[in-house]
Amino acid sequence: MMITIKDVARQAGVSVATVSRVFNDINNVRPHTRERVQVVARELGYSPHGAARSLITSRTHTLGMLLPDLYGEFYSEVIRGVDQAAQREGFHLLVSSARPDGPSLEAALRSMRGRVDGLIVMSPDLDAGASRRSLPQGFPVVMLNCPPSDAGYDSIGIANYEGAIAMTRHLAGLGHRRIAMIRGAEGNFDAAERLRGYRAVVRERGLDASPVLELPGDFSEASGHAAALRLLTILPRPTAVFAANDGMAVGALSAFREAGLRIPNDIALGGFDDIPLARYVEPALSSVHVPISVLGEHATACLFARLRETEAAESRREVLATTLVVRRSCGAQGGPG
Amino acid sequence: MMITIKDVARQAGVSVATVSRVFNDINNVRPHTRERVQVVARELGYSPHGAARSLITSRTHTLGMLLPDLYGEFYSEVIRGVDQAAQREGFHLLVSSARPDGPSLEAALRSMRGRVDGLIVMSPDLDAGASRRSLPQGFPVVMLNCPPSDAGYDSIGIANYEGAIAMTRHLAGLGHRRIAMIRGAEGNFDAAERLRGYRAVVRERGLDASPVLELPGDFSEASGHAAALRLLTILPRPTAVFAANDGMAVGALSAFREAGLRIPNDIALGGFDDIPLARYVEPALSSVHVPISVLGEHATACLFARLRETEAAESRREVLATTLVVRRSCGAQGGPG
DNA sequence: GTCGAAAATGTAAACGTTTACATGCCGACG
DNA sequence: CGTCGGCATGTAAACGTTTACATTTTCGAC
Repeated sequence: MMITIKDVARQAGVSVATVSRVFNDINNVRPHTRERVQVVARELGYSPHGAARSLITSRTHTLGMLLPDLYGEFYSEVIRGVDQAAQREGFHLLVSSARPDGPSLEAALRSMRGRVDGLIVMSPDLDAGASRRSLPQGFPVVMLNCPPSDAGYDSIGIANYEGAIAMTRHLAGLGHRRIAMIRGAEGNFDAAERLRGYRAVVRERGLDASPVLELPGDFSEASGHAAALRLLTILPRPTAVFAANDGMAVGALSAFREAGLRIPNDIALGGFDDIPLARYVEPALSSVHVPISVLGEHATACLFARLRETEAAESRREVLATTLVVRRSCGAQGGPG
Repeated sequence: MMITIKDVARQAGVSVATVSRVFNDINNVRPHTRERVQVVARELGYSPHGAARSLITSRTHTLGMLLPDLYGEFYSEVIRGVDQAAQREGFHLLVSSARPDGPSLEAALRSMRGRVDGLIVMSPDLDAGASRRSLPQGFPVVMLNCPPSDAGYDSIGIANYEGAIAMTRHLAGLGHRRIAMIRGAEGNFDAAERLRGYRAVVRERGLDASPVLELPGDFSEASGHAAALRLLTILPRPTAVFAANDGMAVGALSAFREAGLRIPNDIALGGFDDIPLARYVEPALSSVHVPISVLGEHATACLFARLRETEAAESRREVLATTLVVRRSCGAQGGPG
């Protein structure tokens, strides 16, 4: 039922090798022959079988992406960046969202063997052992926003710690002495780093420090909303809040608004990631800008570099700088929100 | 360098067939043997080669997605819906964003042959001929938001026409007699349908009708911004604007704000798609809700249904209903924005 | 017209699986 | 004790390509 190279060869009265040569247009093939093959191929609607091709060449022209989730702007931006870079090299993207709970992750990893030339893994909670066991030795992998403890693989991340420091210092600089933090997901590397940055500034500037000021969250909008409600019961009430990502900041924002608080007058707010949405909420959200799609692009570039290497080199780690973006929600500029 | 089934077989002292049987755990293999194979496989870090496997079985467990773009919330939501449904069946997603300009599209299509079991194509400007020629006869394809003229393939879309009618009628019902429309991309099917709905209501209600009220756009935020500026020069100035998608509506919103206009008091605004962002802009954007991720899920379900069929059935078309979502930007409720 | 090099084309092995079929083994039954 | 059946395992052919190597063709120079 499916047209193969043999059908084309027979119909065109040539050998399969010649057809193959036409399609990979390397080598010498007489214009006359080439044209006849092309005509027949078009007539028959032939296109080469990817799996067969990559079986023999052991190149798939495909990059695998392993994500914990597909929800939210962060991931879609990363994907866009990766795709953009991959496209330039004529590569496809095989996307797999595997919740990081054991078996499904391993399964996803295995099922990608032989389907991709390299892998971009984004699993902040992934422990190194699990992934390394599932992957053939020396398989090109780039870890994205993963704990750097996953040594042996290239990794790329963002300056979480520095970004959190910048935001917290900024809030402190506006006179806030009692700054709450809505934490990211438990066991998440980025979350831990951002918390570390917050704490560093609290110590450095001698701000109010207390476990109750560090509210649990899981990066979801809903958890931001819940944390905000809980935060309002703290006495004395914090005058500023730093949410570990924009999603939670947006959730907190709506909670505060529902509670009748004005932002930034009654309470100042800062987020992290600078997702596109941040510019549009009311008041516009101050955040720590992360070049998300650039992150994806660099990861891809790193992977391609690795692919081109013949022998295993040292593993590399790249950290992308973050920048503080001050908007109205933190009260640094302009009047009432 | 790469561990194959033969290595495992040799090491375990069995034949490749037995190893294969263990991994596909069909058939009978003695527990003792099975265990030995599994131990050896784990030790060696073996995982089956996807390409080889799908070459012989002619099943890839992968769905292809062909998108014109990866930018914006619409596409990422669709992908999420598709992935969710695919995941349930243990399928992967091969994503390819091909600008719909001829060769790259064909190339993307061809390069997916033998890599995917079915295809979800989202290329609103795609003319049927081009795609059909590039695909093997009878290949399972679902067209997503494509012109229904692409007959022969299953297709799924949304009620663009009806949604546009609902929005335009709503604006007219609020007393607006002079409603401008920011059109979607030239040659785009959804754009054409939405325009058709707008025009139908203009005629039906005897509203101001004029070519200058139909401003060009291309679905991008920037084009919405530009259209809004141009719109402000029209005399008499329209009292309401219907943008063919939310992205352009958001662009128009910021243009109006920069021009010092209050929304909805000075000018009412409605969008289309109801992207997540719509709820968060200020004032919140009235829109026509499209169940975007559901669209992706249904497309996937349709594709799976097709995959399970042994013989070619009639092509199906499904149209998802849209619903009007009234928020503050159109001035129907609440006071000044 | 012959020769030889270079160019064009053909032949067949390989890639790593799955699977139909063959084989070997063991116990039960006559 | 021979035979049969069923189960566990092995053998080898296929899947659709690419590519090293062998073979044929072309063509210019003599």
